[in-house]
Amino acid sequence: MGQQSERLERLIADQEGECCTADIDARIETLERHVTDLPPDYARDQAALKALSNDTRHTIVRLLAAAGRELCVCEITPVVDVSDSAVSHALSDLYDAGLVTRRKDGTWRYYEATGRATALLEALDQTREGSR
Amino acid sequence: MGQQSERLERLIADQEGECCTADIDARIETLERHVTDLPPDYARDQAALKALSNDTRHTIVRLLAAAGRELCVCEITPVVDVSDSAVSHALSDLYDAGLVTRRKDGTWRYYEATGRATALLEALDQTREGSR
DNA sequence: CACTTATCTGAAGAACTGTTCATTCACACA
DNA sequence: TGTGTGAATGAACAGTTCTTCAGATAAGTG
Repeated sequence: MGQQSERLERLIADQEGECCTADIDARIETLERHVTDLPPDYARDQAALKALSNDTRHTIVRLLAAAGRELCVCEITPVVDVSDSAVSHALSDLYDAGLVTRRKDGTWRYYEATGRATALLEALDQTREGSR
Repeated sequence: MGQQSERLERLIADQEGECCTADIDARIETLERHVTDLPPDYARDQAALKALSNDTRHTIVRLLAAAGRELCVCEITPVVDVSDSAVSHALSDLYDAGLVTRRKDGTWRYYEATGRATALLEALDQTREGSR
């Protein structure tokens, strides 16, 4: 934490009136604990969110979730308005991010949304303006 | 949908054996409906996800969620390892994305995680590898 | 009103992303 | 084993993003 906390000390003094340094230290410690308690697999969370934040990838995941079953690449390509190659790149990114599963069957490849993907979409759906 | 569907027609013929064009059209129509049924406020969803996919912003939101109360900017700055200015930009982005609320009190500014932010974090927490 | 403090804003440049084109891989089947 | 087809990969470039620096606001204080 270090040097940046001068302002914070002033805030706490401001809020709690004349208070002792013990109070200030306790507040700072609590904040620090929040940070050290951060989830372990942090980078992976962000990768999942980033994957879903792109239009092509987001559309693909929405499509897979709506279908509720695995889809062949050739079922996905026609509905997103980019090249085959871009779809392939997108699916690969989604797979790396843990948002889709992948299965081969001959020359066809099937992809399906994971629980993590549907959980994130549900979180969005349930907190869209007007809901909840 | 258009031209990209030749491959799809081959897939369907492949899966359903000798089948009539009616089957093919029905399958294509179902896929198209999934896309037209996509949520309305789509771009806003993606903005929220993108906002949370950055390390600085993600850490800030985790901190706010862990605190469970509004925090002053000066309580946030010390725990993320970037300049004051970057924190300010980050908070502004999060506000635009609907992930935090904002309140003035004199020269202090307070931010708090919204329901949408905590819902997304929960979705991540509940689907982290090992859970669920 | 001048001065300090907390936060915000805009510009700028390095770093990163997303798409396409060209090529390659993998499988099926004659 | 040669050919055709579905899908993946790599390079490249335009577009976007993230951070910092410098300066601007806005509120509190003397």
